[in-house]
Amino acid sequence: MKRIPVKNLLNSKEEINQLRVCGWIRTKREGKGICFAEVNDGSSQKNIQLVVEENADGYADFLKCGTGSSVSALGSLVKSPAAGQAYEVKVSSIEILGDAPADTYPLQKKRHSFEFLREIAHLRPRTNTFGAVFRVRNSLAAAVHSFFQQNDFYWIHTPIITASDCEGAGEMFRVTTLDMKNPPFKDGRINFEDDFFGRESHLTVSGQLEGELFATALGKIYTFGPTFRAENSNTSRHLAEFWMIEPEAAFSTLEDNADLAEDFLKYIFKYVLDNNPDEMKFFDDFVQKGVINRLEKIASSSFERLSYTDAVKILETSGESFDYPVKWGIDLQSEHERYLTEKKFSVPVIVTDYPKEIKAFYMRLNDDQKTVRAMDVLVAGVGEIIGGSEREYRLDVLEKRMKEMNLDPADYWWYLDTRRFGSVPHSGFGLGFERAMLFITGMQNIRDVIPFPRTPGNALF
RNA sequence: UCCCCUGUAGCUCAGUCGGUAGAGCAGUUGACUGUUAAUCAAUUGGUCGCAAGUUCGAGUCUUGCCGGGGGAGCCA
Repeated sequence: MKRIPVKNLLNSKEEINQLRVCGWIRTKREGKGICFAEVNDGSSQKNIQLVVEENADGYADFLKCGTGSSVSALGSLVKSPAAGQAYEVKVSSIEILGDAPADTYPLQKKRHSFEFLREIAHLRPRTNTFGAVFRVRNSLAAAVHSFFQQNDFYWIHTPIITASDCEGAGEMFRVTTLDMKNPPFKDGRINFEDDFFGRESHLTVSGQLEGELFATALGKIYTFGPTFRAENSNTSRHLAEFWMIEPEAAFSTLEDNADLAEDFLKYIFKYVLDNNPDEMKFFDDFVQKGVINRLEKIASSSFERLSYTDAVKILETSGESFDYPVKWGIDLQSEHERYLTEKKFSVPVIVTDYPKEIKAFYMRLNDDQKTVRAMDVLVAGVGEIIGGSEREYRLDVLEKRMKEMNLDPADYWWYLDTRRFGSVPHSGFGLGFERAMLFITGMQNIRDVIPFPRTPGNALF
């Protein structure tokens, strides 16, 4: 008999005779001669209630099986006589596909701490919270592609392994096939000419430079893939392996870039609200009160935009006592960003035109010669969710900036070719996919919004 | 990497003044004809993270190591 997903059963507007339902038991309650079980098959946030009475085939085995066991049941969808659910499955026959012995199965029919669940990351998708997280993660990925495809951006698969050691966005993981116990030496140093790629190679820290190559040919592109940073960061907002979305558009100014970032964020927030109402309600009820309201409000209001210089003025005259005093030229600290987006404006804030000393070499220099066309999008709770800029497209200025920052333009010859041949103003940004997940779900730790978190000292699963 | 907190039953935690450990949940057994993280009764379960030290005596105090969490920096 055809299996009907739990989601379809819950959406049914009428009784269904003769069906099969399969899933994992989330919780079970026994009465005399009757047993109720909540079963989930992953298709939905909500469970379907199975009602198994003692005359059903397999009743005795069913009584003995534990939380987490997988079952296959035959029966009918009927109106429930009790409160709590409109319909339930009256079971005529039930088979235990795989028992989960109660004395050894780590998940119980109760709430566990996220810390504990992180230690059993291979089983945590079977919980309500992580089921919701990963269904939303899927939706969010679909939303990303949907937004860019609708806006005529091409998805470019930038490389995961890069042989250019000069991306400059952070510490890199080395990729090598050399024998680490006995590497080849030449002139007292390891000879990477003998390595797989004939030179030192690493995992990518950003697809931006490659993205610029394609944006200056295809016009509008985006990347969406894994990114790696070997930084020793131990925070609830950093991962060693994370997913990043990096749109890049030719003939685009910083203002266009900020518009794109704002439209993009609003679109993906709305997409998840529309497509995952049950999951969002779960987060609102059990993870962070008010997440739905916050997202709805942001999706329909304007982001605040101001320059770094104005932001510094606001912070200086705020009357707040910050641990790090504010003055023009410093990088904004978490406490400053939090004040701006949580206290002062209560909406996402786009800060632009930062001092050139605290930003990357490729950002376009303003006419004041002091600031660059950079932007950070700050949101409550997670802080910087997007970092981007208009790129420096004037070859001479770019080379001068690289030398100021002790970078050798010769190492970037292929990147600089975009400025040598048909250079155009262009801009783009990077969005941390997991940070968007944090903001949307209200989850507090970035390790809990990626299936298998990689952090310093942790890559078990 | 730095600062702070923390580690006690399968899970979540309590443990006062230093005197050899306790609750809820889960598990097990039993009761209950419709439960909603069911309820009621009984019951199993601990090398108190590891190592050393102080002490007649350490879950409790001290030191070191290891794990976890929060904050900071770096950033997305």
